[in-house]
Amino acid sequence: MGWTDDRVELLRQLWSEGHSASQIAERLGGVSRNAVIGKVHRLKLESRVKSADAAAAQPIIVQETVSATPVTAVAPRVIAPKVVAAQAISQSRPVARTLGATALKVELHPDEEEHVATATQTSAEVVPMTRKLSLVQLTERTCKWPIGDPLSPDFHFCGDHSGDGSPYCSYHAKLAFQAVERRRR
DNA sequence: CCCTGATTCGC
DNA sequence: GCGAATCAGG
Repeated sequence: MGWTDDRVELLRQLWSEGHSASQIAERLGGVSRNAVIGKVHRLKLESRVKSADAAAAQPIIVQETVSATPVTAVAPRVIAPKVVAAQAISQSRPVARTLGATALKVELHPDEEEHVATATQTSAEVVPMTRKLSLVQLTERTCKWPIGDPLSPDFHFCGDHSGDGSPYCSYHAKLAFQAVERRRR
């Protein structure tokens, strides 16, 4: 596919709207993100890097997340609240990892699973971390488990890594599976 | 690792 | 002009 006038126009629009090169490439079809970037340069469109990265970066809603999360109340011994807050504010990834160390146990080694499961079940609804991704940010390998009321402003998706193939992360894949099983009976 | 844009350079 | 490969960064 070549760069017809209308395709170029669409490119201009999407780029100015802050879409990433890969997103635009998908939208247009028949071109790679490199092609898009290359074209953008040839067209001398603005290096909208600032806003792009800013958009790519997770909005800092962390406060709400931390305070609202039952982690502190449910498992006080695991992580000191202050530590959690500090890390949460600094970066999003590390937080996931840190909390993940706790949350991931739910889906870890089969032999330990039972052991952990007991403790987890007792402490109710401590779900793995989510990356709070918006619809636009989902990819082939992000968990698409919806969280919250779709009509609510804070609605988002899990966004955790989904094992190659399934649309959900291992944790939510289990939930989905259970749900289906339950419904069948 | 996955993703982002930036650059280079053969076609 | 085009875009894959590669680079640099988060």
